[in-house]
Amino acid sequence: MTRGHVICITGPTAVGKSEVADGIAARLGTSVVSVDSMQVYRGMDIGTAKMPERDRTVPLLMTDVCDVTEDYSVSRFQSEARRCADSLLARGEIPVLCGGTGLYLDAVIEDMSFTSGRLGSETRRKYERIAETEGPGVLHSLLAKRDPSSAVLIHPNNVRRVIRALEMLDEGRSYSEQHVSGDSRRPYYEASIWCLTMSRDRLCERIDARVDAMIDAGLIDEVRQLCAVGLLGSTTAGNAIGYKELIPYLAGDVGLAEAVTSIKTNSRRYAKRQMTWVRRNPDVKEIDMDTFDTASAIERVLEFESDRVGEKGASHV
RNA sequence: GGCUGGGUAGCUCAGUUGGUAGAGCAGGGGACUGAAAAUCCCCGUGUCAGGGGUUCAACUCCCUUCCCAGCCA
Repeated sequence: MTRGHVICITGPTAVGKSEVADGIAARLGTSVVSVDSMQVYRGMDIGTAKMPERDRTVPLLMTDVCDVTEDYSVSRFQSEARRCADSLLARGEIPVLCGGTGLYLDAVIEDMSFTSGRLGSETRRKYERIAETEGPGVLHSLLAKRDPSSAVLIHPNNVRRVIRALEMLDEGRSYSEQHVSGDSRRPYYEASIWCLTMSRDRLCERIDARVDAMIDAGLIDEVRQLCAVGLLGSTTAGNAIGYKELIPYLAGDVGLAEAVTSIKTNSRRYAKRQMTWVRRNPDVKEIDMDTFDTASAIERVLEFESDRVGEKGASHV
């Protein structure tokens, strides 16, 4: 029993998701829900390739919902994005989810539940200190003692995840119980997942060109302004590609050419990880953007969806 | 033209007294339920610039050709 049908557009950065999603939503008379861990931050526009308002033909939800000084989370995204999707569904519209943050998409469309997070940052800092002073191995063996089945799933060097597993344990949950691999996915919405793909070479060219375009469009100023209102490299927002490289540039620690090069490199690697994430889901339908353009990709999706959704307000629940 | 260094993985470079080579970066693959644009794991054969010589054996020694820096004319 799911709560309705949603269309998802995902794929690596710079493949052209936003235009396709906007086009589909326009034809269906609905809105786009951004599924992006960095577009949620207010003021992070150029660097996150947030579709500018003047280019949108439909509303883009789940952007600008958080300040850069605050740390967002998957769990918060899950509830807020579902609220957006549900209100569209309640109006008889088909939500079009669009974005490249794999975990965020899964959190919305699959039946996942997160712990309360009530412990706060003090517990986390306590574990971080153990890792720093006594080493990652000590922290991992602490987990192994308390929750062996989770410990075997996590590499000792992956401090961040070891800490998370310990936090979950403190809230009475085991990482290993939540850890559902591959095929045992349980849907929350009935989702058609479309992944836009492209040859690696062409994608890299597009990434490079887009980074240059971002710089031309004023990314440096954008970062400077955000720093003025409290953006720090240590925050989640400050770890976004395009920002984490420019913050040290603005501080005078690295040259511009070097910063720009590493934005490109980090973007390429990010694209690679995004593709790895998508590959493990056997339910995704691919659209090869080497052979499809934006318009034909939109048609392809609409054609496929036509038997379950009608265009322009003729949609049913 | 002469002298001195260099030419080794896509890039920057290691390479011990001769036993056919290994690091970083880049790149590739993968994992991943409250930081996910994060975090973590795995993956290194390449005419050792070309040719010749010495040697059982040459990236290593000798000769030679080409190329690149720097210095002197």
